[in-house]
Amino acid sequence: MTIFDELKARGLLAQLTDEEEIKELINNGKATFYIGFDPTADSLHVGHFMALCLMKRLQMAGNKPIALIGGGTGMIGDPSGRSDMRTMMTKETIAHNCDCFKKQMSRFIDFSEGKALMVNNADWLLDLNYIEFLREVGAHFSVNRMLSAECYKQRMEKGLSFLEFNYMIMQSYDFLCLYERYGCNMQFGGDDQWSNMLGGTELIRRKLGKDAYAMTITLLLNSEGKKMGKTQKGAVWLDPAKTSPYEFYQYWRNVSDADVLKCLRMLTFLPLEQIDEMDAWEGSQLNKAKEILAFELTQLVHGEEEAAKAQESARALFAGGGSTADMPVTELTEEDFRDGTIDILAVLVRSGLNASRSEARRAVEQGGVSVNEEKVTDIKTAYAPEQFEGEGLLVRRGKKNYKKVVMKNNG
RNA sequence: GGAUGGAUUCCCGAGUGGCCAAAGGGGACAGACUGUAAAUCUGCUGCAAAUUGCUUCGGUGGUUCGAAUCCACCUCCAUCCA
Repeated sequence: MTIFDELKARGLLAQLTDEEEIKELINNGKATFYIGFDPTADSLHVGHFMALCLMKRLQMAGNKPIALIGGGTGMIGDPSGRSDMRTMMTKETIAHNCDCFKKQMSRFIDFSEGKALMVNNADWLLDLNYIEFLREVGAHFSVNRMLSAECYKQRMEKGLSFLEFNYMIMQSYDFLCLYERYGCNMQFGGDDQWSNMLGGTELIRRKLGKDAYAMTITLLLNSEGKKMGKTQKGAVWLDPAKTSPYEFYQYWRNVSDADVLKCLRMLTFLPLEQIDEMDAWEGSQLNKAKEILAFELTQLVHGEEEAAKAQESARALFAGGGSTADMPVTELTEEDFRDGTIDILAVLVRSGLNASRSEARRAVEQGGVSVNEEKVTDIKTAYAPEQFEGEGLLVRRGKKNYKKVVMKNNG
């Protein structure tokens, strides 16, 4: 099976400028392609993960990836798919975020011996001369055309600043620069980037008379049509300090039935035949598939050891048995014990299971809290320091939120 | 620059002097049912030393016994005119 066919079978491909050409290029390892990443946070998240996987797949097929960090475009902000203007970031923040991205990407992509590149578009965007740029690049863009792009249409209703309007031009210019500097002949991106990417291929054709190609990846949506990788608390991050391996594992463990197979196909590196077998699974058997999905992804992002730990903890909590050794832990100190004890509400807040005492109170009153699998019914329940010694107490809020609470070891 | 309309809790959106911590919906959270899924039903949704107190309706000041609500100024957004 060729790489192109595999990508297609996994449902990763959305739109392509020229299917035959692209097929030819990537199947024969002749593509030098780039994917852009906007440094809007100090960690990559699940939304970027698919792009990283794609880079990896294509790299394994002999193509050369370029990871483009949007240090320059990040100062503008992509208006695509956004209903409001993004808050502007300082240069320092952007630089910091770029650094963090680099570190995380190195885990997935092999940057050794020039097998892949990482560049920052700040290198060529920041020193641009306005007039010169307008003459060289601006002249090739038609405002009428740009406005007809879907992403701008929506923003015409809500208002669109000139700054953001320029994003497409910047991104197109990126492509041009990469083409000239590194022979980059292809751009990949999320499906929401389509119009921006077309801008680039067109600019290259007009400026250089050369062909370049663009291809978008299907956006990973859940069965309700929302982007995956978002929780109420925000994105699911790849940085273990922001989203622990356990939480990461749980996120995938909890996807709905309708989405499991799609996620397995699009995100994991499991052979398609194996996934097709799972397709026949039904009912509670799908739970197995979810476990596989969660394990595979956690392994990819955090390594095998962390994945095993997360799985072990999850099994211990939900299926009984197993070890609780690697569960998320909160350590208490003596200061937490006013009057020599700590009440259940304080424990809940301290462990981060509830945001406030009011919230904790509600949880207890509604019968949603248990300690060591025994339901707590009285909000005045209090605990002495000794009870947290050794293994500590297993505190649970709701069905899926667990924290082990122990005494901090002095010395 | 001018005219008009607007800003309410996580989101949408009612409220136009006390009965307002603020209707209704969505979301989130908890309970029941389950398979750590979905659907459904119920509860709940500012904070706290909790039958009470405190802070909140874009910002700052003012009127009033009392302001989300009235007045002044300011900020931001939308639409129309230049």
